[in-house]
Amino acid sequence: MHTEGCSSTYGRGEKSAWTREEDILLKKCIDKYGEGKWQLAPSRAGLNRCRKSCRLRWMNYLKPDIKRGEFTADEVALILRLHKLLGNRWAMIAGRIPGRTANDVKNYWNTHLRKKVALFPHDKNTKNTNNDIIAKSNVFKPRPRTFKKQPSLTNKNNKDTKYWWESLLDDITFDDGVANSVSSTGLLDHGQPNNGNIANFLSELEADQPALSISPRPTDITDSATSTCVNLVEDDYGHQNSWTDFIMDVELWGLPSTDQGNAEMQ
DNA sequence: AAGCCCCTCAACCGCAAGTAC
DNA sequence: AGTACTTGCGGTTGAGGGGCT
Repeated sequence: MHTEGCSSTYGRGEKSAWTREEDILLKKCIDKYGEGKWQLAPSRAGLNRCRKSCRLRWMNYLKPDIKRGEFTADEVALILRLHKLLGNRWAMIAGRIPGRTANDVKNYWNTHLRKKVALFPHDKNTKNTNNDIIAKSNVFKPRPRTFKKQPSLTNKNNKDTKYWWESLLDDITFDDGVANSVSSTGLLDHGQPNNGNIANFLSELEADQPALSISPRPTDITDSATSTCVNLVEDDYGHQNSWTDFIMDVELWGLPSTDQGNAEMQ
């Protein structure tokens, strides 16, 4: 297997902090060419850094929407709950906390929350094994998978590949015949429900987890922008989410039709 | 003032998964 | 189908700063 560190391409042989000049060069490069194509970033920016270092610097520090400063109480509460659900899936956790990076969340967990949780070993939701805090609850771990969109007939270069994490947030309309299943944990396993089977899927989910009662059904919601019935559901804040997001929220917060989620946030 | 320890967080490493050829 | 390469992630490291003795 090909492995790839980047120390050999650093040209310094050791960890070195980014300078202000390097930051400016990288930012100009991203502004001009956009994100992605990280293998070209060092040469484009004129930096003596490897592509991984460039990407990391951008993602964790230079990106404009990154939020700096102390984590708020709400963010901390969310991290705790998400970690209980997802385990050490920092990218997924950070993805649900606007402005925070996976590195930020990971560092915050390791420096603040891990010890905090360890102080309460009798918490029914955690246990201490080999000095590590392991999530006791079922962990939602969607695995990477891909499927092809309708290939473009006019643009040969259009790869048109869609990734599983993109679909997670889409207003999805699935083709009929896509296999559905609910894993033993009651969480998504292989495949996704298609439009006609969402009701069945949710019924299975509820049957598997008697505490759940999902209402409204995703297909009950009409997209205000297009006036079409799509697989969107509204959360407590009036935001429209994909049904997959909705399921995750149910797993996290309980039912939107109850006060459970809000009560626990306070 | 010097030395030590601890904490924080930016940066690096190694790997898994996806993609290109 | 196999291999090389790219991307992104989680784990780990280490520089730097602050507090304490």
